[in-house]
Amino acid sequence: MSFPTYSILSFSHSKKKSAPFYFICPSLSTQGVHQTFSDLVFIFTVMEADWDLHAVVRSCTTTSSAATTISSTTSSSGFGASAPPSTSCSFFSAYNPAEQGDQVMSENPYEARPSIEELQELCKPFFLKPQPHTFQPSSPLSSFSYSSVPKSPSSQQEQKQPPHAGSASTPRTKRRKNQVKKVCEVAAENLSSDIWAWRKYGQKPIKGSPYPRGYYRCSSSKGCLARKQVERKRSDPTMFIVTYTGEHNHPAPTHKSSLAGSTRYKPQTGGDTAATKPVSPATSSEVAQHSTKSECTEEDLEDLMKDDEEPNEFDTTETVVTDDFFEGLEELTGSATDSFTASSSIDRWALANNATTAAGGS
DNA sequence: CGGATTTGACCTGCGC
DNA sequence: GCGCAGGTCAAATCCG
Repeated sequence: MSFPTYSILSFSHSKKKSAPFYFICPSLSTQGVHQTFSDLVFIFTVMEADWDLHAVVRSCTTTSSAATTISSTTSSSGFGASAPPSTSCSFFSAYNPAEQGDQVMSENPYEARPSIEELQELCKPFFLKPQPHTFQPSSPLSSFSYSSVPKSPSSQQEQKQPPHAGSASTPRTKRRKNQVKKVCEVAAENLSSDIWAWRKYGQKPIKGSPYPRGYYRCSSSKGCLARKQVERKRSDPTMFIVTYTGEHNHPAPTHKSSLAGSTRYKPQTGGDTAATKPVSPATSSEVAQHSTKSECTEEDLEDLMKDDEEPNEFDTTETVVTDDFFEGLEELTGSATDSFTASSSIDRWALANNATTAAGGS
């Protein structure tokens, strides 16, 4: 069957075994075949062997039919490697302030699976200003991202030229309230899965959180307004909350050699960070070099994050998946996750304890 | 030596 | 208006 082009509003995935990715897809509500998005559940499973990400789309109500596999490993969607295990992501804007922070969808879709009504409710803000296929082309996670709420003119202005008291040439980003953010929850081992080169420019302790927040800016291009904030999740220190703000004003680096900088590794010292491993791979190239056991290839990473020149649409196939496949999905997902975890050479706790440094990731 | 990180100071948004 | 918290700057430092 022919699957419509759609935009991902949000998805959620628990790090727990047997928890698939769940996506909400607003544009489906207007698609012919799928009159309502509400009867769709997208189950993404990371294929262990090659980090191939297959998106299996099936109907909740007619589980034995209408199944479509979306293979995106090398497709233009760039979606594959960007959704490793233990990742959840949601996108919101100032219209949804309540969604900020740790409230990134459901922690475990199986345990707290939202009802159809809840899903629809979640999508309301996106329907309010429907731009179902408006992606932010240079967003670091634009494979996932959905610019649900276009920045207000004032917001854009703020981003571009907020006069800074001390320096007219170095505008500060203000208007926190109206700033569009993209929040992702990322496992420690996936923090570096970002093709963009980020440079840390600050770190602040956050009230109520034992973990500091790291501030990063894009180092690929001077004047790039893209920002990234990384902080460890309070409820799960092995997870990190990555917040992207601003837009890249340049194409994504296409080769690792073009990635800016060479973030040095900082040996662990003292405290509970007794690990001596390097923990701060700064660029995806370094990730490729050091995460030797990860099956995620560099190309995957690039495909994953690079979407500037490519349409943000899924390459859809018409592969029909059998029910047996679905029955094995959870097991597959779980094993993939386990495999990843077990094979990872990265000490997750060491990473977690170096939250913002490691989290800068790139 | 160039670039990245650290870290204290400064600035500003926002709630009261 | 005030104070707090968050965000950014920039000098110092580190590292390859």
